[in-house]
Amino acid sequence: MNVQFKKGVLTLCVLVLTLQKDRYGYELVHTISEKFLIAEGTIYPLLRRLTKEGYFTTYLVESNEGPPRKYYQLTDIGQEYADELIQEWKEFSLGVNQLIEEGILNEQK
Amino acid sequence: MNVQFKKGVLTLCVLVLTLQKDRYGYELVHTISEKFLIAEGTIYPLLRRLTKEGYFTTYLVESNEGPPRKYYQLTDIGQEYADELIQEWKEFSLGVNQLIEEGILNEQK
DNA sequence: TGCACTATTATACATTGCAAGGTACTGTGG
DNA sequence: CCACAGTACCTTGCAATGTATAATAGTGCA
Repeated sequence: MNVQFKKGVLTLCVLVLTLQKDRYGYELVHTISEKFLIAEGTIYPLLRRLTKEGYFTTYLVESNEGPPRKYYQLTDIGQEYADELIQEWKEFSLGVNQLIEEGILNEQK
Repeated sequence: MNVQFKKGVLTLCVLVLTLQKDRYGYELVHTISEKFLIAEGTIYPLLRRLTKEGYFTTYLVESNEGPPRKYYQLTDIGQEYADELIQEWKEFSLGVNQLIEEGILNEQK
């Protein structure tokens, strides 16, 4: 999958998934990778950045399947940011789809 | 509009628009900007890169509204690349939209 | 003990959109 | 005649972010 498509959209995906419930990094990697492949080296720096910017708080929970999991919980401004990104994504993807439809419909043979 | 969303998608947009007919840079900037704002400093280097990679051939046409226009015409491999990117975009945006729908539907209040 | 799986962290790199700056042509109004 | 707006192109350096790669470490099983 085109690497560049993912730029910026990953932030959206992470925020959207944490709307449902608190998540830990490894879980996010695998859930998102069901839709399109992402690397661990992508998620962890992103989570740290979003936490630093105040969109997440974190807490550790012991796991019996490995080292303790760091859970990420959305803050209020994290929720606002999620809503904002969702709205922007919808407008953006609509615009792109319109261009594609117009492009294909009027395509010269 | 979120800058990061555009990464890679601009290439798609430029290719899609040239499926219809040959275009020149200034025209592409304004046509795409109807959907979401882009800068001239983005388009010209992009066109140059795509041309260098063999997706476009170019020719100049005199204009009575200013300097000559450099038109970009898709090559065969340019068309193939366009089809490929369109397909990838569709799968990608579908995946993102599914995550968003699931995220919002199951959102905790 | 060794291995597979889970889980986190850090560093260096490549790609690409943008701001800011520049050149140059045409037509219009003062 | 000259200033200006609009058209049209180009270049440079910067910022953002996904990735590869690697290191670290806990658990449970053969």
